[in-house]
Amino acid sequence: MYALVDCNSFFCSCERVFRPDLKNRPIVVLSNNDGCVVSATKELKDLGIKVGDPYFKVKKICKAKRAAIFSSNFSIYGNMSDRVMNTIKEYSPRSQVYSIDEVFCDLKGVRDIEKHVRMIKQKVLMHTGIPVGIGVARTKVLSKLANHIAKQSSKSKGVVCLTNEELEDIALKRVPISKVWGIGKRSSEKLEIIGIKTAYDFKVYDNEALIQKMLSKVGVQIKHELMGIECFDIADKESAKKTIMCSRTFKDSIVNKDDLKQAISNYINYASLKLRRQGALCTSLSVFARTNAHKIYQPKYYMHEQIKLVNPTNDTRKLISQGVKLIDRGFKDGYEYKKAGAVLGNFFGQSEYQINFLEEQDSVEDQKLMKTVDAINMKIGSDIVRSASCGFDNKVLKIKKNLKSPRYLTSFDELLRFS
DNA sequence: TCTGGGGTCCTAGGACCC
DNA sequence: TCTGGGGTCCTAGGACCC
Repeated sequence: MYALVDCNSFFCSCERVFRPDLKNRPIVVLSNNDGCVVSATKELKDLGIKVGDPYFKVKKICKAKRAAIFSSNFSIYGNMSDRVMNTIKEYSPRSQVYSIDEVFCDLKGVRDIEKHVRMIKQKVLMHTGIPVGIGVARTKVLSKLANHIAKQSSKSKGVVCLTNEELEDIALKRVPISKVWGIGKRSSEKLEIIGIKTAYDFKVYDNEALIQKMLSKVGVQIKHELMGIECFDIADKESAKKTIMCSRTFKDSIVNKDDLKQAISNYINYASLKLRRQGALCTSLSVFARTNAHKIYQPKYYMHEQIKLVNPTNDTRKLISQGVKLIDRGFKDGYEYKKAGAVLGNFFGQSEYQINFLEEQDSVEDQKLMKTVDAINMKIGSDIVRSASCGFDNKVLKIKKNLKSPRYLTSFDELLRFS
């Protein structure tokens, strides 16, 4: 049996911990530049507010309900998340942190499961002030589904345990196919065409070959999990990130090249820092920048450059098999950074662009990590971070001309002339 | 007027090799 | 000039997640 423990409106709950006076007030937390809703309390969700909604569209409802509005503060949420996860790990050693506010627990050996998970819920609330919901079932997909029901049903008091197949089927019939973990918009549209409307319909559908064709291997695995056949195990070691990205949308459009350069340099620094913290190497680095994708009738610009730093799968696998120890020279002496500079040079139309890597702003610990990079053997396969991306999203430039149809620009300079 | 910032995995198709 | 069959690796793009 697995439990999925999930924090209720996590970011909002965190804000509430520090502002007990907001106990009975609705809360929304907004994304960078206060653009989108990233967390909302239940009473607001019940009024139709969804995570991801642009704030300007839901502002009226929020005001009408006297909601408290917060800009997001991810360092606080990260901290609170650690505290929640540590509390849970005390009572459930084999667990997998799935996201900032969710964790799967293996309940093998637990006798009275419902009592045990209610105790966990209680302890987390006591130690951290964060309310959680818990779903229990035979597989991870089923426990997600149980958790989904726990959120909706007030009768459950935050805990739903599907301890036998009869209970499972009752639950599966209540849940629309689009709410099943791993079945998104596209897949549920396809499944509805062949008559699958609920999770139960999917479970008992007998043409697996068709599912494989429509949704690939993953679709079949999800179906099996609904049938109670385990396909997704708990990976209890916390695996290294395979991609690392730092991207931002600017509050005001950037029209100055130097500002853009400065921003890129900062993002590369931040992404590099995350890479070193995890003690990993990367095989490629990419940079992208684009105009506001929401303005469909204005000229568009999208630039993307990528460089490869090393090719572990080709070159090094052979050498490793011969017992050679490899060190990523590029990462050590900054050589690859120069190559990254050349990429940016292409973007800016210069022969070379020097990136200033502000190593001194890193902590002593980070600097040490940098140095021990020599000691890190080249790893292969999933232990390698495939890319560190540093990028921007929308609103890179302000474009004043109104065009009737989109026009694609080919260079940054051309775009500047437009603005 | 105003629309986030991260991640994972799978597949098809092309390039290349013998 | 004509032509097969097997394989690997890489990339782009799609779909999904929180």
